Amino acid sequence: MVELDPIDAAIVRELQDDARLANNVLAARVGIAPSTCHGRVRSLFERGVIRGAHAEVDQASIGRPLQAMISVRLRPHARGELSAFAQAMTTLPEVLNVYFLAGADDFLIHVATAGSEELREFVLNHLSGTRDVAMTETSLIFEHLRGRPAEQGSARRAPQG
Amino acid sequence: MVELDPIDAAIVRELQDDARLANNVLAARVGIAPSTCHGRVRSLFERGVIRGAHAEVDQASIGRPLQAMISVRLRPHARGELSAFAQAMTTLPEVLNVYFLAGADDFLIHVATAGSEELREFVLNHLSGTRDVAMTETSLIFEHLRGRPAEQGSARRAPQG
DNA sequence: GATGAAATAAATTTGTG
DNA sequence: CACAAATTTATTTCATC
Repeated sequence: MVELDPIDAAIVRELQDDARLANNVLAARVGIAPSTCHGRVRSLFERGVIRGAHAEVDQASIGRPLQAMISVRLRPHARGELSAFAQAMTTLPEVLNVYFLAGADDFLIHVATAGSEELREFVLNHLSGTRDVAMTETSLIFEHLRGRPAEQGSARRAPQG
Repeated sequence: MVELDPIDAAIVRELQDDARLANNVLAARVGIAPSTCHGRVRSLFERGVIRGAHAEVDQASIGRPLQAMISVRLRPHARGELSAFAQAMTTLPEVLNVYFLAGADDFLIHVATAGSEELREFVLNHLSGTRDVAMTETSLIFEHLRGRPAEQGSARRAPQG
């Protein structure tokens, strides 16, 4: 755990919103010099506060309009390989997120597929049809909203060039 | 839906992995000139294929080590406001993701909190304790893995400066 | 569309308070 | 730590293929 001063917090918030924000614009927005800002951003990455930056892709526009959340429970014998199983899941192109759970189900798999047939095949080929999986439950996702980083009173948006 | 040629697909894949990749490095990685690459990236944003870029923040390091997934079902009278309800959720600082579901539950809320007491308070104050919510079910998250964009045979990594 | 070269702009390093 | 100035590097435009 790291102590973040208000400026670091503001930087994190801005980069959560737009990871491609130019350093000089970011600096102006949080009220420090570009060189100072650059050092702080680097430090945030080095300290592991910011783990990476990822483009948010519209899945429908790349041919995967159907999203689903699949609850998975493994058979008792496979519990030891739970981590390896989930890791393998992340390499499948349909998989967007894997959440390891405490509780009745072992994990949730968030997927995007081309259609219902492809979803069915995904579940069958990688989950319910395999010997490690005891049970699955699939829920279609209508919409996915990101939590927006909390607005703080001070910082104000600059118009985009 | 948009047709992506293999180069666009490679660009999307690279930016999904690292949205802050410099344009000249990205260009080299996908095998085209920087000026061409720049135009393609802009086009991907303009066509809505890439919706944005977001820093991935280590929640534990900013004081929220406990993550949970909360299933929520609204009371029948509140179903009409489902969208507004979920939208309001996204503005709470604990909320990372909201998934609208088809099925028994109305949505899943992915949250990060400072501890179990704060999680309990979140559920009570914003969900189970409000008149719109019929039922909640909270599962702790042990770990969250991102799906990695599929490796394609062709493109090869350049070493980082 | 894709490109290389030129012009512009930004990132990054360095030295100083 | 923060900064401004200097340097290196990248972005962006544009004429050409």
